[in-house]
Amino acid sequence: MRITSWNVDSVRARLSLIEDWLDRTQPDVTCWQETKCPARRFPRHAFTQRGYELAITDAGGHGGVAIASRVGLADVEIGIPGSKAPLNEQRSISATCQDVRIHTIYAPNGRKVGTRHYEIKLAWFSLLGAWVQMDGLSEGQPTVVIGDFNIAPYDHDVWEPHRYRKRNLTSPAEREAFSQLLGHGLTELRSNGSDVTEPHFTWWNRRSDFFETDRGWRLDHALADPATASRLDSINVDRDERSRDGCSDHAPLILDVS
DNA sequence: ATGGCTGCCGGAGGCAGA
Repeated sequence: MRITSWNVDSVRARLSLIEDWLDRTQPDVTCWQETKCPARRFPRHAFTQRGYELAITDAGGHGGVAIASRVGLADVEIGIPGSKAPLNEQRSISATCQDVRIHTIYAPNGRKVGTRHYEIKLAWFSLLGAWVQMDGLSEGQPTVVIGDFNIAPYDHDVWEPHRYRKRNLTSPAEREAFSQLLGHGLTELRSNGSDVTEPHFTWWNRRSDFFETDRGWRLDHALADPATASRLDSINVDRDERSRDGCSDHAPLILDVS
């Protein structure tokens, strides 16, 4: 089963790129972040005509996530059930595709350490961990958590770590939130044989020549329970897609599990 | 030290992203 995740920075602005990419990449389950699209304007046909079932959020012009699957899309949950403001934004979709419970997320950005937005981000991660655990993980349900985490978990996930130490996206509390998520029984999906020292940037600032000079960040991640992680054949960042004219500032993640 | 970008909404320019 091929599972992908891509922060597209507007599903409408990127639609023709997305359609080309879908036809070339042929994901079975594909997760989207920053769709930036109210439900009534979502280009559903691009997915349904290719045989995908679709679940989307209705988040107005900002944020937004979606899942499209051609291997089943059951028990869909939008956002974190039972959450209350300000943690009830539609930042996640959970769905069962084939035998895997897939949670796709678009984490709050946090903006700046110490702000209300930053505190909400930390609280949101805490709630997400509890939800994922309750939603089958603790009972051995095959589980994947994938998307834009807006956290660079390790120093090597930033192109020049010393410049950004203890800032938003790299702060100790955010890294602890990521670590606590793993503590619920999840492991990071990585290429065969690679360890955490291998950089896999997934985001490059649009300004200037940051992509061309590979001044990027690793903010998009895929986690799974150990049994599902052992089914991983490959995981890659599709950097070619980040090099196209009119592309998103994030590259897609592509992973294959047997 | 993200600044030099981009999209959204709405119909200009402020907000947001990471």
